[in-house]
Amino acid sequence: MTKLENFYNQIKNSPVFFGMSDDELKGLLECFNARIRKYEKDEMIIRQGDMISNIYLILEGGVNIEKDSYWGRRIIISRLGKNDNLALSFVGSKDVESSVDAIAVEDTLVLVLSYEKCTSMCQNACTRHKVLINNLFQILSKENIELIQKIENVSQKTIRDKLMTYLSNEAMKNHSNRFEIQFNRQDLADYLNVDRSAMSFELSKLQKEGLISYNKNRFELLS
Amino acid sequence: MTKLENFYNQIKNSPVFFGMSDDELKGLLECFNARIRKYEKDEMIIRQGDMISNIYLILEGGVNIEKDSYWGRRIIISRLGKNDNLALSFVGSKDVESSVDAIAVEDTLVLVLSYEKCTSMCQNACTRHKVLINNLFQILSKENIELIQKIENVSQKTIRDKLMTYLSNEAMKNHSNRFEIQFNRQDLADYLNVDRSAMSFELSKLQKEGLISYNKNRFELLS
DNA sequence: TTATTTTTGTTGTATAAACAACAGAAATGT
DNA sequence: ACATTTCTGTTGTTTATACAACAAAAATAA
Repeated sequence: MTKLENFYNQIKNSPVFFGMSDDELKGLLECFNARIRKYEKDEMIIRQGDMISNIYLILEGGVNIEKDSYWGRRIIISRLGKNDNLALSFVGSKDVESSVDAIAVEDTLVLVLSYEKCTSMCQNACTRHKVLINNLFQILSKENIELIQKIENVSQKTIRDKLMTYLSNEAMKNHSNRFEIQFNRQDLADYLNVDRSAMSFELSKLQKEGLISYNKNRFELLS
Repeated sequence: MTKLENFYNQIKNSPVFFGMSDDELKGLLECFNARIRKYEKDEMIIRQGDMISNIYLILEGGVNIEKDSYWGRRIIISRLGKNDNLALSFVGSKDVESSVDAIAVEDTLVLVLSYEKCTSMCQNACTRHKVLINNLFQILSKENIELIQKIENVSQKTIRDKLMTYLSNEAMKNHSNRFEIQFNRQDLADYLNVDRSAMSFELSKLQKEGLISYNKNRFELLS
């Protein structure tokens, strides 16, 4: 069931609505005309050029943020999952259209809020809006830091260095040397901005040299 | 003179304080313990690992946001100038230390505000704080979008494509095919993540082929 | 189960970029 | 004005990666 009520607890505990009372949250969901949308695998949620006036919160599933480069090269900016927001920066920047695509990589449920509608109505006056904007500020901060980390990943010189930087960062995020990655090989290559086959080869080499071990999407860093 | 009063108009019109009344701004500057700091060329304003509890606003000069990669490679994340903010995302993310350096590339004046001090005092209650956080949200949005653009720049396959993508984006920002870039050649190479000499060679080639023309830091895109 | 499609790994070859070393130009200091 | 330092452009060589083509494995469908 994709009813709002079924996800109420998850929504209440998501970063966007963190710190709100039940009353505030309920009022806000109503005021923002909250509804749940379902996207199938490979469906486009946002496309390059769209004007974004909604806040999107992923309730279930996974989403790739991608960009098609001038000559058809696919760049994966990031992979988002449960409790992440989509395209928040394009909500914050008035009159800027999305420069990226958001694509469901599996069946995905998204909570959609009409941000503009509400803010124009309440003129930023209500207390719940104050809490919300505070949360949005913090969420964007985190996104920012993760984009910087992505830049670090892809800015390494060799495929080997990109892989090791990426895997180290993932290990850090998971507080463990054993972790699962979300990307398949092609997506990881598009994220690290390298050729898939060359990357596969380098992964094997790293394993043979005893630096890492992996099986499918489970990786382990061996110091 | 580096007195606050001398920069009052510039501060008032900066994105951070946009939309505030004189009274609000004056109160806020006091409450946030605003002061101006001067940094010499090549001086570090922020270093990797610092905890950031201040809002920094560049009044004059230029700043590189950099990161030293694992084996001493320099990565330039972005170049900031007048009216830009430093390290805002690390203010928004509690308990996260800076993952980047901020380095003055020329003599630079920075307005410094003790963000934490004030927010803990006023408990987000004052109206000026509400306006501020709204502005910060928008500023971070823009930063986010620019980071995505940087990712696009460095994610091109060849040096030539990186250069053309970068130059096109600069032309777009300047609303003109003739524009000046802020980077010198070494900095541009570190920004695009390529070897300087190879990049210089490619620039010459582009000029010989009639795609661009340049003289020092002035570029022109010839369609 | 078997057949089909998708994903992942392997290899050889062509190509682009890093690197090193240097020369000339421009900027800076004295 | 001169000396010195910094910046930019040029070239040859080495090295890493993209690309293509294919094989093996895994996942999915029939």
